[in-house]
Amino acid sequence: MTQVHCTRAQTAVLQLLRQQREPISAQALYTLIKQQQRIGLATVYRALDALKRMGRVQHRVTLTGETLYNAVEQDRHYMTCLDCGQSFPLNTCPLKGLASSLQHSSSFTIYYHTLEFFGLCEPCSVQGG
Amino acid sequence: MTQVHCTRAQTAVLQLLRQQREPISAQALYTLIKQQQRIGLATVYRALDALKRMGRVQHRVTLTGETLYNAVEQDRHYMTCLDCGQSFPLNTCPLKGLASSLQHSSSFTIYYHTLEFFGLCEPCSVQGG
DNA sequence: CTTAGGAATGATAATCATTATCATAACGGG
DNA sequence: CCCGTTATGATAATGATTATCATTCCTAAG
Repeated sequence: MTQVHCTRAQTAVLQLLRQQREPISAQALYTLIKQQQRIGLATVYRALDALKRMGRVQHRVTLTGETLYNAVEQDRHYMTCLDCGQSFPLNTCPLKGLASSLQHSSSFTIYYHTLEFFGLCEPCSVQGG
Repeated sequence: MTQVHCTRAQTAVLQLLRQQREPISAQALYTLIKQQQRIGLATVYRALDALKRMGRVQHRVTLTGETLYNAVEQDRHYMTCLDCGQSFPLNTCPLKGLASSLQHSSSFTIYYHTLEFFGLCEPCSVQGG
């Protein structure tokens, strides 16, 4: 039940994720991996889910409802405009350091977190969103 | 185009959201409102989207893919177990105060944010997730 | 080396929350 | 009161994700 080693699919997924500069969707990942090896879309989803549970991959859901994944090493967060839908990356995580103190205050083991700001980007704000 | 006053549906949605202690899904909201007035599911979604764009309502997406909404007055955040899927509310927002400083450092107008920690709750952690 | 049991995989059908569509109803100004 | 616009309800369509199931791959025992 509990998995010790990564499966072939998980290895491929994790390796590709680490090469990405930005979070990527399961479908896009599927397209990329297919260029290298035979793989099914369901397997990509399964691998992502497993890696997520291991704490190696983190996820966030966009306004359009697709889930994006990235390796935990790249802890990325965004500001997303509710009008145009664009996401702008933060250059640093405002929670740096805070998560560890939270860790101590509860029995919960934290693997990763998602943080996203929503509002209006300047152009949309000017137009009058 | 830009909306000044709330529509009937938006008013009903916002009022009900303010009565909830926890974030609620669009469908559940729909069920609640239907008890009071004739309304369509699509209208609920439209109202939620509009309120979100106005910064009056905030949202988060659960692990199962449904979107939960709450009034911005109740700024709620959670720790979610990747194994059993349960969410545990934080009693305070670790970002309190930080968001405003971020506000100043960019031209982005922040309405709200989502913050969620993922990992393992104690029971799942013990079993060996 | 061969084989049996369990896990992983691929293809595809099914699910389900959300959106798009479209005809109708409500609204606001002239 | 009438016209153009916006909101609404009902329902069909969409699309990402999940379930299903037969097959393939591994691993470890014999």
